[in-house]
Parts: sequence; structure tokens; C-alpha cells
Amino acid sequence: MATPLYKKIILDLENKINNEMSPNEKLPSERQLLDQYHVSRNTIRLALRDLEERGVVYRLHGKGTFVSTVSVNETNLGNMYSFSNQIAIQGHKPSTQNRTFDLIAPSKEVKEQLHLLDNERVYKLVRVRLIDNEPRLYSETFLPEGLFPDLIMSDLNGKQLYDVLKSKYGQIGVMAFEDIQAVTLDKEESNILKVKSGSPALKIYRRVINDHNVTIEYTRAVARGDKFIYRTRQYNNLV
Amino acid sequence: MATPLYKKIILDLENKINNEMSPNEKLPSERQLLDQYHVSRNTIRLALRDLEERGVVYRLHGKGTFVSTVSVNETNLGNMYSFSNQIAIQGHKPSTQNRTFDLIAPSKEVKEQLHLLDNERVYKLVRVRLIDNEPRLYSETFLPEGLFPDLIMSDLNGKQLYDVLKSKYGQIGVMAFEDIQAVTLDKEESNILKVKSGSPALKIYRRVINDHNVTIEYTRAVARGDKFIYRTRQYNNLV
DNA sequence: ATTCTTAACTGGTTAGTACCACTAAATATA
DNA sequence: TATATTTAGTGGTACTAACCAGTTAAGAAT
Repeated sequence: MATPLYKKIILDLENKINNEMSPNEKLPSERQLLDQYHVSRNTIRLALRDLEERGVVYRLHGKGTFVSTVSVNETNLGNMYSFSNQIAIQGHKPSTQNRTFDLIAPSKEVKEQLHLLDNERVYKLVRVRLIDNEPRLYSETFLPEGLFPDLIMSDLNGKQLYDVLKSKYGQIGVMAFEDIQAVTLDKEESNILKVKSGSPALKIYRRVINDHNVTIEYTRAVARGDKFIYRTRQYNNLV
Repeated sequence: MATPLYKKIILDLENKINNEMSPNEKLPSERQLLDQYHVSRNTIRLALRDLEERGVVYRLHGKGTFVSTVSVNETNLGNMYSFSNQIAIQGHKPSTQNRTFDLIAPSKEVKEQLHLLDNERVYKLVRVRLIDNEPRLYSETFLPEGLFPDLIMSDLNGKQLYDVLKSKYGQIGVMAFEDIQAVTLDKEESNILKVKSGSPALKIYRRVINDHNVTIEYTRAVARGDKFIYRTRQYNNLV
């Protein structure tokens, strides 16, 4: 059982949705899908639940399951996760300064977030993200040494971090949790972002997990309040 | 079946986690919980999955289920969309003050966001959201008169806004776009939220669409920076 | 003592069945 | 005709039963 059945169904359904269906179009009912794929209702519901969570479809009790109005290709805009891509789309020049890169003993916070064992070390990558050469976001990223042995700074220069993690280590982040809070900048942070001390800023805590539910990255970041807007979409799965 | 079984289990487990357990502590295994609650494994897994999604616990294949390191009390306060539900489930008392409710001519901003025609009016609903009687979020919500004719304030008292929109008008929001920015509070806002003027805060702009891609709500809100954390999940399209 | 194997856990996946709750259209009733 | 009522279809909840796939520690073999 290399790939679970329900994940194959997710892929297949997503394909059909993207290529053959329109927004708000009704999908076959669970009982119909069950016949099509020759699986149990449990399996179908696992697949539909995943699609619903990711906002690909929405479900209405008593009515059915429908294609969401948002094209899946358009999602993930506006967040750090696709910082470079998002900015480039808008005709601005995104860039990244890799400031420091070290193998260190983790702080208590980092150790907890990455679920590390006692003697495990982590890579700490400090970056500044700029738009049109203006600093917008300062970030500290922590990666477990155990998952990414022999990672070196030259691996990262000029490349997307996630591309490196994928191509060199086969690690793919499938979900990120982000906690966002409003703060005021201290002196050091305001120097880096080139704004006045005490300016408002977004503090972003971010945890990325792979398909085995293992945390592969933890990042703390601060972003200029005046020129950084965090955009997100919320899907209605409860109610 | 008033409240589903698995939701009761969620509440109970969350209570125990908050009151009796520590971060990274191991929960009983699924088979043990199954015996404790006298339910099927399916039901236990429904509950655990919910807790995992909301970041209350994390699960490791072959090892077990563990309490997350993020303090649950501080998290999940951010999702306005299900503000009341999210809070209630964690043992805190959410409440809402409906301050004013008027039928007005929309400003240019509101008119654009709701895609209104020239003479259409909107309802303006001003609310304060509190947790344990402490103000956390001030919001101004705009609803098109055309979609919700004869909406009156007494409809809203003691009820969830989304329940009213659904039951009285059949309107269901399926997705929300939210833009989030860090700001400092002005005098009026800081008075309402009972913090010092100049304190950091989250400014949230929010647009909700229904299953026909029609904007049914536009909301502006500010939330206390020190006690309001906005949590989101980002999914990766690939895999 | 060290290494290897096995057994007993853990969560993950899948099948099958039954009934509940909500919706909408067909049907019966006034 | 207009209004209830029924009925069939939808997703939601719950149960039972297996087996798969990682993890860990006890035991066997060296």
C-alpha cells in the first residue's frame, strides 16, 4: 500500500474539478462516488473532507457537494509561504538577503515547536525579505539537523528554501500553521526594517509539517505594519 | 441527538488538557480512550482529528498523541468567522455586545466591497466581541439591504449573525477573504478595547461570499494586539 | 555484552452497515 | 389553487471489524 486509496481519489477528483468542472457545479453524491471508485463510504468521505478543508469543494447538508468558486491555482497568495511568487506577480521585485546560517543548540521554544529530542541540533537561518530593495520582513527559520543533514548555506543562495528541502532531502511541506499577532517593534527590529522604533508590526509564528505530520520547519518573523498586509482565505467547513 | 457524541468528547478532552495536562504529555491511546468513553474508534478519531486540526494536540504514527506546546488558551482566538464557537469550546465565555444597527447609505469603500448599485443601502452593525467579559475585538459589519430585506436588530439579539442570515434569508457564506495589518490604536478604539492609546492592534478587513460568488458581508475590525492571536492554516497544493 | 529478532504497542487505512438530520420535489389534502 | 404531508435524496454521526505501518522494548541468538 504505497499510496493510500483515498489520496488517489483526492488527486483524481481534483483533476476532474480543475479540468472538467465549473465553480458551484455539483459533484456526484457520496453514494455515487462510492460506486464509481468501488470503495467504502468511509474512504470517499476521507477524500471529500480533505478537499473541503483545502477549500476545493464545499458541502451542504441535504444538498450535496459543490466545486468552490475559487480556482485552486489562485490560492496561497499573500502569505509568507509563497512570498517570492506572490510579490513577483504584482510587478514588484522581491529579493532575499540570507544573513546568517548556523548549526546551534535549540532554545526551549524551538525545541518544543520542532518536537526535538534532547541532543538534537537545529539550523538557524536568518533572512530579510525585501520588495524593491526595501526591507519588509525579518525572519528566523529553524530546521532540524536530523531531517536535513549536511545542509550548507551555499545550497540556499539564489534558490527557494522549499525547493532545496524538496530536491535535496525529499521533504515537502503540506501544511503550515501560522499565528499572527500585532506588536510594536523594538530598537533592533526597527533598525533592520528601517522604520521608527515603536512602529506597529505583524509578528508571525509559523510551523510547517510534511505528509507524515512531522514538523520540518519553525519560523518566527516580524513584518512592517505599514507596508505588509497578510491576506488569507477562510473556508466554511463547520456551520 | 442534540450534540454529537464526538463533540462532547472534544470538550471533555480539551478540558482535561487545559486543566490537568502539560505540553508534550502523552494522551491515552485511541484504544484506551475508546474504553473510557465507551464509543467506537471512529468516534474517538473524529474527536482527535478535530483537536489535531486546531493545534491542540499532535499525533505521531507508532508513538501516540501528545499535547501541543502552544497554549490553547491563547490560540484560536483569531478566527472571527466562528468567533463564538471557537471560544466556547475552550471553556471561555464569549459574548457579543450589539452596539448600533442602522440602515444607511454606504461609503465609497463599502459600496465597492459589496459591489452595490447606485441607490442601494446597507445595514451597518457595530459590535464588540468579548471573552470572559473583556473586550477583544471591535467590528463594523455591512450587509446589503437587497439581500436581507427587513432585517431588524431584534433578529440578532442572542443569536449568531450567520445563523440568522441562513435561517431567515437562506444565505450561507462559503468563503471569506481577510486582509490583516498591524496598526496602532487611536483614542476612540483604545477606549473601546480598554487599552492604552497607541497600543498595537490587528486591523482586519473581511469579505464573505456565498455559494453564488456574491458578496454578502463586508466587515472592518480591530483586535487587541496583546490578547488576540489570529491563527490560520495554509495548504500546499502539490502532493 | 552485543546484535538481531520478535512481539506488543501506537496511529493510519479500509470495508461494511445503520440510522439521523436536512433539503427539495412529488404527492396528498384542504 | 393553495397548503400540508410524504418521500427520496443528500451529507452527518456512529458502530463493528480487520488489517497496514511505524515504534519500542523485551527476548533470543551470537
